[in-house]
Amino acid sequence: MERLWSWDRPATVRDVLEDMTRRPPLAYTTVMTVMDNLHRKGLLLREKQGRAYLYRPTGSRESHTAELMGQAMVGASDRSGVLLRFVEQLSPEDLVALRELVADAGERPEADPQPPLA
Amino acid sequence: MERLWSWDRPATVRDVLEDMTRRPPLAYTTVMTVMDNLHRKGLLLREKQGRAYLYRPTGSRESHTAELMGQAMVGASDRSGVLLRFVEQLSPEDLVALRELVADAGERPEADPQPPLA
DNA sequence: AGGGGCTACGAAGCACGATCGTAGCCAAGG
DNA sequence: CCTTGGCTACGATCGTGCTTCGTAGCCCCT
Repeated sequence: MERLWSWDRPATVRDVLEDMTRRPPLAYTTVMTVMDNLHRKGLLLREKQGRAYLYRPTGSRESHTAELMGQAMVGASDRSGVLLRFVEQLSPEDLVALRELVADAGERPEADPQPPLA
Repeated sequence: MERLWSWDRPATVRDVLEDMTRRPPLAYTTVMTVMDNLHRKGLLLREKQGRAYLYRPTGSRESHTAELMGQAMVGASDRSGVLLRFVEQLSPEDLVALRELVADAGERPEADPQPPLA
C-alpha cells in the first residue's frame, strides 16, 4: 500500500495507477478505494482539480514513521525506561545523529520546522 | 490481551484466569490459547512445572515498546530524518531523559544490561 | 446530446486475533 | 485397577480490518 509516496508531488488516482507495476494490473477502483481510505485515516489530503481529486501526503514519510514511534509509547508508565531500551538498540550512526538532535533541540526553541525544502 | 504482565513473577494459565475480571468470565481455554499465541510469537517463555506450564515474559514491557519503536523504522531510508521528527514531538521531560541517555551510551561501551534489578 | 472519465457505495475474499468446545493425557486417590 | 479432576492440544466459529473489484451515477468536453 502506501509505499508510493516516494515522489513528492501530488498525484491523481490515474497517476498512481499508471505507475503501478503488478502482475495482474490493479483495477482503477482499487487504487481509488485505497487512496480514499488513506484520506479517511488522515494520511492523505485531497483537493478537487477539475473532475478528479489531487492527493498529497499529509506529512513526510519520516514524520509518519516518527508518529508511529511516538504512538508506540503512549500510555507507557516508565517512558524514560522505554527510551533507555530504545537507544540501547540503536546503531552507532543513529546514536551520533540522535546526540546532535537532542543537543540542538531546545537551544533554538522554535526554528523553522519546514525550511523551503530547497 | 497482554496487559496482565504488571506482576513480574511467572504465572500459570489458572493464575491469569483467576486474576481476570470480565463481565462474562473468560473460558479457561481462551486464556490458554492467548498465552500460547504469545508464546508462539516469542513474547512469552514457558516451562513445564508438574502438569501445567509456567509462563514468564521474554522481556520487560519497556523492552517490548522499544522493540516496536525500532521496528517502526526498519527500512527507513532517512533514519536521521525520522529521528529528527521523533525528538520534535517529544515532551520536555522526555527530552532531558533522552539527552542523558545518549550521553551515557558510548561512554561505558558495555555496562551491565541487566543489573540485579535490586 | 453523447461519450469518456471520475467518484461513491457496497460486496466478496482473505488474514488475523479472540473466544470457546471437545478430545486426549496424566497423576492422584479410592 | 479404575475413576476423577485438571491441564494441554487441536480445531471451529466469529468479528474486524484490509484488499480487490464491480456497478451505478455524475459531470465535463466535444
